[in-house]
Parts: sequence; structure tokens; C-alpha cells
Amino acid sequence: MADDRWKSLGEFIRTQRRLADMSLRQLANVTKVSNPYLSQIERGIYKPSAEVLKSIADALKISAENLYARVGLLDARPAEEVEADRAVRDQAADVERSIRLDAELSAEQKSALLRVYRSFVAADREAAKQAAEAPAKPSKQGAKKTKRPT
Amino acid sequence: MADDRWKSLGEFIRTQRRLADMSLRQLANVTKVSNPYLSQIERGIYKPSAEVLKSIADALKISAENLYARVGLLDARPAEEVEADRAVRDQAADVERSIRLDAELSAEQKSALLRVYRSFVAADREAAKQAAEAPAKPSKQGAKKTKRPT
DNA sequence: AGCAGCCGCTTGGTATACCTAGCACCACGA
DNA sequence: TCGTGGTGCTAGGTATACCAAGCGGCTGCT
Repeated sequence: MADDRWKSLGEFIRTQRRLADMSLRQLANVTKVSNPYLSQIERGIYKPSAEVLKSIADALKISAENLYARVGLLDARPAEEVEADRAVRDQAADVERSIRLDAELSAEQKSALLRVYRSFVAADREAAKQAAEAPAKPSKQGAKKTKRPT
Repeated sequence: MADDRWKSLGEFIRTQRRLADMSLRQLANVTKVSNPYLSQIERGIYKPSAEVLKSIADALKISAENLYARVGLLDARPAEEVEADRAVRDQAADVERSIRLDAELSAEQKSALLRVYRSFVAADREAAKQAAEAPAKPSKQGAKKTKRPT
């Protein structure tokens, strides 16, 4: 069922884990999930249960919704993302530009930041593409908006 | 893990199902989940996966968030990080601002990027300060995010 | 009395989420 | 050169989510 969906979720998790500078074992220690299993999740071999997903989200300090939505378990995407989608497209250049212009960063730090940033954008585009291929049919009453944080 | 949580979730589902005037088999037919399994879920014997949960939610026309939150798989308040970001909003450095305004990053990615950026800046300031105080041996190792595991 | 058709539930099995033990590789210090 | 300790991954087993088949208990109809 939506195999590549899980795969891209795994990749996303791996990205986030590396960003948090954690090894598989460290993450396993925090999430109480064995490190081989985490490895398999990240490679899309197994589909983790929601409980595992949540503990991963907690450990990586990312919202569980994000993960659920990525696999199609939640059809309502968090409001921030929707809003972000609606915003102007070419502000991507702005981030790169402002990073390069920043006075306090060293050259290495700049390129590190840029690398991270680009990997994010690439991952998101991938995820968005796959999400667009199999859109969940919303039930007529299902569009309940839980909360608007801003 | 939180057994009674699942139990009460089952009771809730049963209530909702009866409210929708459906039999187990009818619900099973819609959700593509076998009726005995549904029965066991409603009695709290088994913990359904998120996928099953979602299809039940869809069939009963209730939001999936509701069910997830009921079992503790969603914190019911995902806005934490966003608000944290907002709280720390000091005199908006250009990089920070452009990151926040970026159209393609998710909220988590933004806060992750910001975390990295701030750690860089903090490290640089620290390094500069120490270099000014004791110009002998600079600790060459501030915030080295560029580990390379692969 | 029958038997039809619904109901929820039990039983026994299969698929798979998840585990422990251990392997191969790489960097670093003695 | 050899550990020692870190990384991610493979192999094989256990636990459990999930299924198909079938049972006993209604209710209603003839």
C-alpha cells in the first residue's frame, strides 16, 4: 500500500536524524526502538506503527502530524504547510542569498547551511510529488480544522 | 502501553458506530477490515494500526486526528515549535527572516535550520570572545555539524 | 415447528512489525 | 600493527495485527 510513500518517509526521517546529529543507536536509545528496525524503517523496508512513528517524532523534535501526513494517514496537512505552499515561490533564492551575505558565518558554515537547506527543499519536492499522485478522498464532514496556532 | 487508552478508544468507536447505525459487518465492509477484528478493536483486545484507524475514521465520518489524539499518538498541540520560534524572535536577522518566509520548508525544517544557524552564530561569537580574552589556543571545535557518517 | 437472515463473538491460521545477536567496515590511539 | 569503539546492516526468531470460517443467539415470517 503506497510503498514509495513509506520509502520517502524513511528518507525524511534519516535526513532529520542526521540533522540532529544522531546515530541509529542513539535514536534507538531514545525511542526505545531497536536500531536495526530503525534502519529498516529509514530504508522503507518496513512500515512502522503509529506508536513508533510518534516516538521517532518526539525524539527528533518534529511534529507527529508531519510524519502521519507524509504517509497519508492524516488528510489535513498542518496549517503552516498549506500556508507556506500558498506563499510566493521564488523566495527560495532569498534564503540562499541571505545566507551568503551573512556577516557572522564562516565560509564553511555557509556551505554547510546551504547544503542542509537544499536537501530540505529537494526532499519536500519529492514528497509533494508523491503526495499528489495518490490524493486521499476527503469525506464530506471530515474537514475539521483542529486549531490554528498562529 | 496505556492499555485503558486503547480500551476507551474502542468504546468510543463502538459508540460512534452505533450512532451511525452500522453493524460490525457493515463497517467492516466499508473499512475493508474484517468484522471480528473490528469487534476486538472495540473491546480493546487489539491495538489497531494507524492505517486501520484512519479507515475507521473515514468510514464513521470522524476526524482521524480525534482518534489519534485519543490514544496519545498526537499531542493535541503541535504548535509548540512554531510558538517557540516566535517567542525567540529577537531582532530578526536577515537569515532568520528569510528562512521563516520560505515557501517550501515545513515548520520543522525551518526550526531545524534555524537551530543550526543559531548554533553557528553562537559558536562564532563564543570563539571570538575567547580569542579576544586569551589569544593563545583557540578551541578549534565549536559546532561541528559536518560529521560524515556515510 | 421450522428456516432465514441478521447480530456479535470464538477459533485457528498467516503475514509482518519488531527484537536480539552478531557481522563488516572505518577512524583513531597505543 | 593491533585493539577499541563507533558506524550501519544482515540473519533468524518472537509477538501480534489482521483474516476467513464458523458457532450460538436473537427476531420475524410462514
